[in-house]
Amino acid sequence: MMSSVSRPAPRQVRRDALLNRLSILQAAVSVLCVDPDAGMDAIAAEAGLTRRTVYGHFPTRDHLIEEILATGATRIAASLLPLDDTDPRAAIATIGSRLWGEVSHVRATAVLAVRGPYSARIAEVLRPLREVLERVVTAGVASGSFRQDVPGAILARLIEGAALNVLDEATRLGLTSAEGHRLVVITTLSCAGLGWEDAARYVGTPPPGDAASGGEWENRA
Amino acid sequence: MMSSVSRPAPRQVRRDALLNRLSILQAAVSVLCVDPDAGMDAIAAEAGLTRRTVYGHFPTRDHLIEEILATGATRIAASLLPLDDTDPRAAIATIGSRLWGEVSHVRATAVLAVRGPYSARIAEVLRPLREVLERVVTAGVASGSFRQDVPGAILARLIEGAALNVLDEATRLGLTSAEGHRLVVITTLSCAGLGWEDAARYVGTPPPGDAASGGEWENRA
DNA sequence: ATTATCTTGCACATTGTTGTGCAAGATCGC
DNA sequence: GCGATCTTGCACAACAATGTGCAAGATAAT
Repeated sequence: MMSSVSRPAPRQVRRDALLNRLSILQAAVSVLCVDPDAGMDAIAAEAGLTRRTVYGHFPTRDHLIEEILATGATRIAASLLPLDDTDPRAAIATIGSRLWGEVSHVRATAVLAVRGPYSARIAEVLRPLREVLERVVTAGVASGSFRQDVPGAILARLIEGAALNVLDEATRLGLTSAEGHRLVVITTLSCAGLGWEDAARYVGTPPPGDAASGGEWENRA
Repeated sequence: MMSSVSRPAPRQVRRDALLNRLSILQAAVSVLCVDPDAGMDAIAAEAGLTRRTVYGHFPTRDHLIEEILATGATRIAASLLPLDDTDPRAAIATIGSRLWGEVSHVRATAVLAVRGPYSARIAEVLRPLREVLERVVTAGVASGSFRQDVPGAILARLIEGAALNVLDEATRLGLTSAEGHRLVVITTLSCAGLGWEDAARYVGTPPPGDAASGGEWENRA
């Protein structure tokens, strides 16, 4: 048939619409991180829009979440995957360090991971990452760098949990980039079995963009 | 007035009713640990009863959860509170060890703690515990036993998270008592900054009742 | 300026869950 | 066995959240 009636005037997508779409995604992330069961009302409000408008951009709540998950997993994977794992200890430090650069995405993905149907989906997408981690950790156990009292597979899960744990605490306290960076590296390596002073040696220079102040912990508690 | 009409025959509570009440609580724990949003349907089914019957024992879903929380917090507190904290390292080991003895209650409480309105309630009940932990950890930091790169208050939270993390993983894998015992002690102490070999020295004899086999990890993955 | 696109507000159907009322039946205590 | 207590099944109201339809208004593109 070819309905080639010469398209009247396809006209571009409006700029504010695209911007609102991003607002919604961003709002959804920050809201769902706090309460994974938050309704479309809350998300729309956070985005400064109407519930009806949100449904104009995403046909379903699940579609919205699916998109968050997809971009989150993509960014995390893209951030971690080129991994040079000569020294398992350095590798874990690198992973922790890079993870800290994606805190918001990591946290969103992690929080959603607890909920029912999403956990399976997330596990599926993040499996390659977990395999890399498990390989690195197992190598570390084999080479005697890490603790010997637990199989690599289990230790990998514990390290993963420790990292998420730190990320959670770090954002809760609003740590600076340098603080969070150091905390996640030392804690994951400690969990891997290193003494904290050994672990501290693997804290490289934190990524640029955040010139942390002098006193680190003085301003809190 | 004294309506002393000589109570006709108050007759005791029926035994099966009391038993069903316990069934419901137990079922609620195991169901809510998996899905904190599980409905009364699921709980009743797990208990082998009807939804209507559950409402005969608990006027409200929140009342049911409140009772789980209360007994959970009570048991945890009763298990941990008499704490002899001469050596912070030994104290953490003791806490981890005792915690492992209350896994099911700890996990139930922890999982519920993530959800909205309950988190505040739980934090309130468990605050004395957290204060003890924070005191012990701060002492450990001050005495140089623990890592020096983080204030005691934050380290306490990290250790708490590590413990819950291990408990989670341990029950997920169905570890034996001896395995879980050792795992939680070494992991928490590692998180506190000890090297794993130092931490392993604080694994006392596991509590009686479980004669673990010879090979510990061979039967899994 | 004109037009297509986007937003908004409201009304509405749908669904799932909570909690209640009541009558019939099962079960336990005595 | 008798009687009180407990359970069950069903029906029903209340409520909250999801998703849709439509018309009027705002806004960006050309």
